[in-house]
Amino acid sequence: MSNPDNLPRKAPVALEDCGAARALDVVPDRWTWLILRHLMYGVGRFADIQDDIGIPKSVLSARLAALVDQGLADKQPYRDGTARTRHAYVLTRKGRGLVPVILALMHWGDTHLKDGESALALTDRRTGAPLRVALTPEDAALPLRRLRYRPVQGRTG
Amino acid sequence: MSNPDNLPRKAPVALEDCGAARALDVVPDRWTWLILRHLMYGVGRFADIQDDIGIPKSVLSARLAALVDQGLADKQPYRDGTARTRHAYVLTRKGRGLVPVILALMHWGDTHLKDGESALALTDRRTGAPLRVALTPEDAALPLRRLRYRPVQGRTG
DNA sequence: AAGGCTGAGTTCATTTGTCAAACCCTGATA
DNA sequence: TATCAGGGTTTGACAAATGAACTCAGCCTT
Repeated sequence: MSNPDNLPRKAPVALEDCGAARALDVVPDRWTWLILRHLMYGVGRFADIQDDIGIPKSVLSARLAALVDQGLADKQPYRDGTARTRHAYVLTRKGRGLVPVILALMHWGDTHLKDGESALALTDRRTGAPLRVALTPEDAALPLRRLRYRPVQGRTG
Repeated sequence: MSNPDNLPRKAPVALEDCGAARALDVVPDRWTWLILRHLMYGVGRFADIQDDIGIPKSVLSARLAALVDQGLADKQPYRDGTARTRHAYVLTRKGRGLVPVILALMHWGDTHLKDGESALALTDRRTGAPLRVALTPEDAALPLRRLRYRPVQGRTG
């Protein structure tokens, strides 16, 4: 984005004015991102998240509380069959807004840390066309509700 | 992405196969993201980064070494005017690949943590059209070299 | 040649956060 | 009434972050 000579000495946007910098106060660490990834898939039960990502219970508890606190997730009661009432964490609208960030990160990881193939296919729910999160003209941006994802079979690593 | 009943109990993609999860091993924390943000703007000198984001020198040193180690940044010598040879950290291609992630995060922060106005305007270098990082059909995705950014005046918070 | 300045670190003591295991609480069921 | 399981909280050992002090090398001045 710049050659080594004639280097800018400071960022064009100060940290206080930068949405990315502010977002990092809300989602500062690896665990929080991994939790959000699970919530994105609708996996919202405490034990399910804990088992899958291997986070200590105390940390998961703190992170979930922070997410609820900041309005990214809600703690909702639900009933599974005949059992008693349980609770699940569900993304709010604000939390769902981070889905493109996670998908952009996934695309980068698939491209640069794997073989370039994603384990998740993204398509347009309406047209079936393949989708990505990428730089695009504003008027070509699609709303999240158009997104359908499907795991790709047989790809491992 | 799912209603509370009939919850999925696990993510459709295992962590080992997920590009996002792998990416988080490379960029696990707030400091690393803030450093990448500066490198994105071409701010690559140790002291400039340190002063601007308020990171302890020991941590900055370790993070920059990790970024170089993982091939996201290079340490390049350069000369500024009559002074002696210095070094600056510059994103590699792999590192530049994270720019859309940072821009997506910025968009989310601008929308949900500020007043919805960005402090940075993104336009198409060729057509001048406003750009965003968003969900889009694959064939509407633009390469990064089409991106031009310009700080927006007078907006503070 | 001696001394000083500066950018870019390293070292170190202290505080803070993470981890895993053990414990607790609540509501449904036997 | 006792028991059981999910969903936590508490605990104490351990690792990482912090900020101040220190180091080091190269250029600049004298």
